[in-house]
Amino acid sequence: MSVVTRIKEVTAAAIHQLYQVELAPQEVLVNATKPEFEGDYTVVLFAFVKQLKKSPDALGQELGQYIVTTHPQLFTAYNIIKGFLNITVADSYWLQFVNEQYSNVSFGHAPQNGQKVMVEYSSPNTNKPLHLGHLRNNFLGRSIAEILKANGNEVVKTCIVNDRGIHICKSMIAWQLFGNGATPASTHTKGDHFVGDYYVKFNDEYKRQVEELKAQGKLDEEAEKTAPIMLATQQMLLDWEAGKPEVMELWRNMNSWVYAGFEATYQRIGSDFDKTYYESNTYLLGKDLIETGLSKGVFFQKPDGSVWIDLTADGLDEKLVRRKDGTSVYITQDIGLAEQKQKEFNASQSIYVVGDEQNYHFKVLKLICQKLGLPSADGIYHLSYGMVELPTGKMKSREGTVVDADDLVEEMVNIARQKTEELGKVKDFTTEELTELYDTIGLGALKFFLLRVDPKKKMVFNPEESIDFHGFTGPFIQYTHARIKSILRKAGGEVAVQTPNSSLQTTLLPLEKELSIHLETFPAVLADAANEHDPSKVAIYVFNLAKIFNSFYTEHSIGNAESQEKKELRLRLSRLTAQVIKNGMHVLGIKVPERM
RNA sequence: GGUCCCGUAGUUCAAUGGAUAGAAUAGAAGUUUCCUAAACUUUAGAUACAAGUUCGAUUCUUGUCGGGACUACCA
Repeated sequence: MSVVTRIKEVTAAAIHQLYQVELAPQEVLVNATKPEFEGDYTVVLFAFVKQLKKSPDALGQELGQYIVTTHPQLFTAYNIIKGFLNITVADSYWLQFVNEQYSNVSFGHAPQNGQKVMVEYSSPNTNKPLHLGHLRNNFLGRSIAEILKANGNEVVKTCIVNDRGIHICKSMIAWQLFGNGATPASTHTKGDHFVGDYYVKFNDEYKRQVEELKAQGKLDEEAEKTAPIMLATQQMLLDWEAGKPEVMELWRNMNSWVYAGFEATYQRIGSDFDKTYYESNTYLLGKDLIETGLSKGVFFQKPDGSVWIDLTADGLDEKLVRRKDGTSVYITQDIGLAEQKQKEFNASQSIYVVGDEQNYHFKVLKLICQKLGLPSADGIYHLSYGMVELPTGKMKSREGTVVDADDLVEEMVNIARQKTEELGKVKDFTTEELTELYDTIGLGALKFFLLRVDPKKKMVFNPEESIDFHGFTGPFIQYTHARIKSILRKAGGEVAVQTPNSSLQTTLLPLEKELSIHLETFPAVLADAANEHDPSKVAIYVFNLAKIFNSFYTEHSIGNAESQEKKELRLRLSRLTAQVIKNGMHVLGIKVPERM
């Protein structure tokens, strides 16, 4: 149990004992004490002042007295400043903590809790290569899955591939028109880029045809609807739905190219899935639920035959769930897929990592599922993340400002190589080791950059100023890890444990203590990140840890400490710091090198 | 028009209603006979505006200004 939890409990108990007022420990506000004051943790008293009819000072005195006298081994001193009760935690507590955990490789991880959670992320379209926005999605999804695992959940990672529909047919038509039988292999192009290029070709040709028709005197709308290439595409969609063999074959072919391309990218960035769904298999799901909903009175039918749900009582609008021609709309298959996932995996929570432009869609989805009484309904959680924008605004394919995922990864790895070569610290590495190191650093920089920001908020990426390797970055943290590992190697590998753990008794110097305090909060940070679905909490935490360690390292000699006892303490602190950095970075999907 | 989100140092990001709003980077000034200087130390710099609630507001409420998303019988 963390010391913060202890303080909350003891405070609640004290208030109960002293004033006969029941208070949940969670209601006690405990902060880290500001550096300029004496103490380690601070209880904010204002919240209780009114209820207990005491002055903050008097209340603080009585609580402080009670806390210190009832737990003399844990809390050694207190002081009150302006309604804040500052408490000093005994050095022995931190020493014991370090001794207990320094060799625990899974420090921070919670035991299995029996809960199963699904995380759906990535969810690409097969007509476009992945871009910067997809990277944020993939890193977030992957990281949330790892954070949930670390908190004891069983996690099923899923991906839904948008592999059918009019947009796919556009690429197919363009390939028929302009491809001349070309393939990714014949053109030495990565499959997803290859197909994406034909999607672009379609749009160019479509635009050209529309202009041509307009020049012939047709109105805008008519020109857009009657452009031959568009008519051909619509026909192809009908053929696809009818299962016309040559269309299906072309579709399978082009999709297989895209999948090969995606797979290469996923391998590179470390995305993987336990189960992949394809819309070509799921787009008819949910139709039966419309009938169910109608008979339950959840849905209603309009005179033209279309089916709707009235969500005005929930502050939303009426929403169509089935067209008048009897075909389903997008949300119908989402409802059906939610039901199918439930049957297949029976998870208690289902997290959808999807951009915030679909906030409304997921609000509606959850409401409909709830009204239908689907068992999966309450577990639906939309992990909504903001767009990645450029300094000039949104990425626009029309203006060629889309930042391609593959290009960006390569660029980051190249920068990593360049900087590493400049520093010249790893000249004895083999070629394989160097390649691995450049990947580790380049991808580490990129992932950290995208994960260090609160997912809910949109963020800005400036391609001009490439991602930094100094300061609040992945490489800074990786460097700190490598540095610690170097110290530990020089100190003789494993930390000597000649003396029994309990005999490590010394007074902690300020930075030793600060490091210990910070390390001790790691499990709480992981739990918080899971509850909030927010990897940035871990990123910020690990960065601060690395920063504290670097100050500690500069201030104190580790291998040549002033006493054997100090040496052992610092080696253990170092080892635990390296482990926490490694575990923290791991849940962000970032590797840490032994040397760099 | 309606619904929702966002405005914090030059820039990119923090801050469960709590102490003097933290970092990073860019700027200025330093640190390497000694464990990795991708580091460390010092310095300067911000809550869009106006009311309100509160002992206390970046945080909650309202309004103004500015930016964005959604609002398809598209997927």
